[in-house]
Amino acid sequence: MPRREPRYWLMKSEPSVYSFDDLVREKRTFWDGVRNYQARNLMRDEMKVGDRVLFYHSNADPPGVAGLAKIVKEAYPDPTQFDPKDAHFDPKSKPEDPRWVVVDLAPLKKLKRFVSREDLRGAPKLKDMGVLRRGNRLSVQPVTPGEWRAVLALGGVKSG
DNA sequence: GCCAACGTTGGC
DNA sequence: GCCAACGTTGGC
Repeated sequence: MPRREPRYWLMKSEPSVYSFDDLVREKRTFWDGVRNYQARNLMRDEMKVGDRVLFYHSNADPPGVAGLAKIVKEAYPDPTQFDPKDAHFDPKSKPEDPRWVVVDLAPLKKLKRFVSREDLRGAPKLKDMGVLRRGNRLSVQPVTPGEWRAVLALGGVKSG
């Protein structure tokens, strides 16, 4: 059965919490802690194995795209929602009807150069990119193929 | 540290 | 169902 074409995403992480280098070191992680319905719906309904991800460092100095990742497992329940000791515990979520999901992520490729937010802003092809919009707090966002290619070019890699 | 933007909560 | 209050995100 033919897979659909890979889609492209941007996912935000605070590097002080979990950085792209952490992902490279661990080789794989589950993307926990998403507690926004719009982001949850994208992960649950739209993300498929093989999709590509811009790993974006938010609340960083400087903020920007630190690397490329890929989806290696589709959505399943976020275990942290059931753990009272976890910062992302959700007392309203029941195991028989989980509210939040994770996907698994693995590194795809390192960029030759970190692509800062300022770099993104300077690229005409990226003028409509979601992450650059003022006030945008969505931690999981779709990226167009053109945007993906433009970011890779800024990062000094030919394909990914 | 500031604060704009936005999502969520809860009183009514 | 409205909307004010509140909490969070995240750039600067």
